[in-house]
Amino acid sequence: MADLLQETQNRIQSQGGRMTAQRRLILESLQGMHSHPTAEELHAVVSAKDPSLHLSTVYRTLRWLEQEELIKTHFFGDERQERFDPAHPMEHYHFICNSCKKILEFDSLLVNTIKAQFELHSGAYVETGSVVLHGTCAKCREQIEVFSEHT
Amino acid sequence: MADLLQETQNRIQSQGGRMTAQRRLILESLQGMHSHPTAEELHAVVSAKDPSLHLSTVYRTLRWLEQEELIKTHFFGDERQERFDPAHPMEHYHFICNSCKKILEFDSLLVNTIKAQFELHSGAYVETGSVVLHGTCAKCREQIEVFSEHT
DNA sequence: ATCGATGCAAAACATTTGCATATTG
DNA sequence: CAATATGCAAATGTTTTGCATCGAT
Repeated sequence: MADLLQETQNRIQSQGGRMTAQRRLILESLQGMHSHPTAEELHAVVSAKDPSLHLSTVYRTLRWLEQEELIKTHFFGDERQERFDPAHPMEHYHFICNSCKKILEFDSLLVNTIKAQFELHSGAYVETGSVVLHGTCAKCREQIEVFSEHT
Repeated sequence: MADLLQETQNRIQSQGGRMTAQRRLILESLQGMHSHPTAEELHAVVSAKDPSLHLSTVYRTLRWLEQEELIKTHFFGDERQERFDPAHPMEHYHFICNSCKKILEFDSLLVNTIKAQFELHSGAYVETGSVVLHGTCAKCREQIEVFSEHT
């Protein structure tokens, strides 16, 4: 998505909706975060600029975006909070650091092979695939190393 | 797991716990389902045999099994209910039919390659990986075909 | 002025927990 | 009998919804 705000403008207009200050703020914040926030995390950010903006408005806006396929939602690992992912045009996959909880995105052509192989031996048709890796990110590995050296 | 019930017996004994009728029923049912039930689905099954067995007991038993690593839990797709998976010794992956909601398990050596590639270019250490494919299973594809022929 | 969006409070839903009671070893 | 597990009800945490009001077009 080149510009989530612009694209949203268009869609809202084309279906007789309204661009409000709240929606604008939510969209700008979401785009500015470059991450996969929960509704509450996003709400915390917008609250800083507009303390009266209600959590339920954040949810309603996110659900609208989801249904427009402008964002995607995930449950990662065993977290029970939904995370919202500004939808890139391409399918992509995720790595989550068990230590700092950071979420990294990556791509892999091999997932297509996995899909094809599964289709072949099961007779199913595969539309989408998600891959979530868990482990320790490079930064956290360093810190753990440094920590071990000093003990 | 050769026999979940047997293994559970052993662990309970070794830590001074008690094998109750409720636990036995929950374990037998879980094993008999060959699927990935939610707590409520499992409760519905055990309720048929013991209507007084409470949902909270099902949860408590499942959590205990999880913490003993005898089962695994997942959130699949955008479902907000946790699903419980009698843990096979090996990591394995899932396909979910969008039409009939059936969950199929599969394995793929390629996931190891994906892990290795990600480790290489990110510097992270990858412990576990999950893959969830979504699409239409063979049976549902047939039915859709038949349906189209007749219209 | 109209009708869609918001804030708020309440409902809904999944899961957990405190506690008195029942059951196991 | 002692300690653990259970049933129940109440609490918790997340997301949704009804409704009166506000605000964009």
